[in-house]
Amino acid sequence: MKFSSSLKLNHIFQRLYHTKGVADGHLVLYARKNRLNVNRVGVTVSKKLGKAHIRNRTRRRIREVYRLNEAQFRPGWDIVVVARSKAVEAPFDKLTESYLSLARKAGLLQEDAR
RNA sequence: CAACCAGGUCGGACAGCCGCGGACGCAUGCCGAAAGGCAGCGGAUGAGGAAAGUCCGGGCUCCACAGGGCAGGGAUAACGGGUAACGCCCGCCGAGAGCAAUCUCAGGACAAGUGCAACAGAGAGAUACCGCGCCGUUCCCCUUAAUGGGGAAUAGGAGAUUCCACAUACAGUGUGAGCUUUGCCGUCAGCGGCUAAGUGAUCGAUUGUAUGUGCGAAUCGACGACGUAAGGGUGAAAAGGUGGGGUAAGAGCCCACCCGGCCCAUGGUAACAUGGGUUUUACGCUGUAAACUCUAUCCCGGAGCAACGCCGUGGAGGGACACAAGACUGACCCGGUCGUCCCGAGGAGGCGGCUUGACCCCGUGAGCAAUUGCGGGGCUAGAUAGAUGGCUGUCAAGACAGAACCCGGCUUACAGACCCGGUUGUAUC
RNA sequence: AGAGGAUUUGUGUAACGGUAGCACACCGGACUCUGACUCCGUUUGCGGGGGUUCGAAUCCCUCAUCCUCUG
Repeated sequence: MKFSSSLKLNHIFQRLYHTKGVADGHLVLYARKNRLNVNRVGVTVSKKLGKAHIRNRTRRRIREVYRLNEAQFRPGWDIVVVARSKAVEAPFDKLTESYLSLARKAGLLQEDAR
C-alpha cells in the first residue's frame, strides 16, 4: 500500500470514538484529519460478533476492501471502521459498496475534492 | 457381504492474478568517522487436533522467607508399574453391561462415633399391632328400669354353643288310686265281685322340649400376664437362604448344604484366586461417607510474560554553575518567569524475554503395555490493534474452529476420508 | 491473564435429599351500564448432559450462558 498504514495506538482509537461517525447496516466509520501525509486505518470487531476465527475473517475482509480501493481515498486521515453483525455474513461486494458509500459520506474520496 | 468393537493417520486439493508477517541475504539508495540506522530488492518459511475451555500437573521469572514439629486447609482413594510431576497413562484384580469383540466404574472404612431413611407398613435399625402357644378370669360394698361407681387380691372383666348332673314345668310311654260305661254273677233295683273299654289324681322311672343352677367338662370368643419372632405382602430396603429335626408355640435352638465374615495353607510383588477350618458361654453385622467423620498418601508463602530486565523525547523533582546582559508581565518601581550542565526514579512508547524443547522422525535393545536405554538424522510460527485474505476456474460440497511465555495431561466441539486388527451373523469354496 | 458469583412460571424471588411455594402479571369467572379497584379460580417452572442415592431443584462432575472485580 502506497500511503497507508495500520492504526495501532489505543488513545487515537479513543479519540476517534468521540467524533461523529457515519453508519449503515454493515459498518460504522469514524474519520479525523491527521497532520501526516498518510492514512492510518484501524478495524474494530467486537467480541459479541462471534468467536475468534469469525472475528479474524471479518477483519481481514474489511482490510481487503480498503486495500483494493486505496487509490480512491485522499491521504491524511485517521480512519476507524467498526463491524456490525451483518458484516459477518455479508458477501464481499456488498461490503465494498457499504464501505465506499460511507467513505463518500465522510468526504474521504478523491472525487469529492473536485 | 452386513452389523458392531478397538487403535492409528489425515482433516479440502490443484492452477492463475492481487496481497500479509517474516529468519536471512544484497556488489542498491540516503544519513553517519565508524558501529549502525532508515528505505528498497530478493526471500527459506508461516496456525490446530483440538490452537478452545482454563480443570489438574510442572518449567521459567520476580517478591517474601532461620530450622523442625503439631494444629489447620486442600486434593486423591482396590493393587502394581510408568513419568519431571499429576487428579494423567498402562497393566492387572473385583463389580456391572453385552451372544461376543469389547466397554463402564470417585472402586478405602458405616465390625470407632454421630446423623438421615419421606409415604406406605405392626415394625426402618429397632419394635411387639395382629397372630401362635401356655396359664388365669375370684371376692366385697353402694346404686339402677337397663346400668353405673368404689375397694381388695399385682392387673383385668367374665360371652356363645354343645355335653353332663340337678331342679322345675309341659308332653309321650309305663304304673295306676278313683270315676264312667259295657258284659257276667249274686236277686229286679240299690249294693258288691269279676272282666273289658274309656277317663285319670298320684308316683317314681324314662324320653323329648323349655327354663334355671353348677369351685362341672369340651369347643369357640373376649380380656389379662408370660413366651415367641415362623407367618402378616407394606416398602428401595424387613434381622443370611433352602430343607429337616425340635418345641406348648417357635426361633441358627440344633443338623446338612450354600452365601458372607474371620483364621490357616498354596499360587501371585500385590489387590486377589483356589482349597481347608470356623472348637469354647462367644461370627451372621440394613443402606447411605458425591452426610459429618475416620484412615492412608501427597501437597500447602504470594504473584503471574500486562511476570521480569533494559532504553526512555517531553514534563515534574533534586544538585551544581552563572547570577551579567537581555526578553516577557507591568504606565513605572518592587516582584515574578525564561538559561547551561549533571543525577536517579519513572508514565506514554520501544527493545529484550521469544522459542533447541522433559522436542520430532527413523532404526534397534528392554518391557504384555504405558514408557525407556542406545545410535543416526532434523529444526518445524514467533506476531504485538496481533500475520493465512480476496477474486476466478475444475473436483468436492465438507465440519469444529485461529497461536500470544513454554511443555505434559484432562474435558468439550467436530463433516468426512484412509489404514491396520478383532467379534458376531450370513453366503460360497 | 487471574479471581468471584449467578441461572427456579412472562417478571422478581423462596426452599432441610421426600407434594416445588409466594407476590405481581396473563387468562377465566364474580362485581359494574362499561372500565379501574376488589374477590375467587386455572395455566405456565428447577439452564443442558451424566453420575451418587430407594429417591436430586438440592450432593458430585462436565458443558453452556450471563454478571462483577483486579491488572
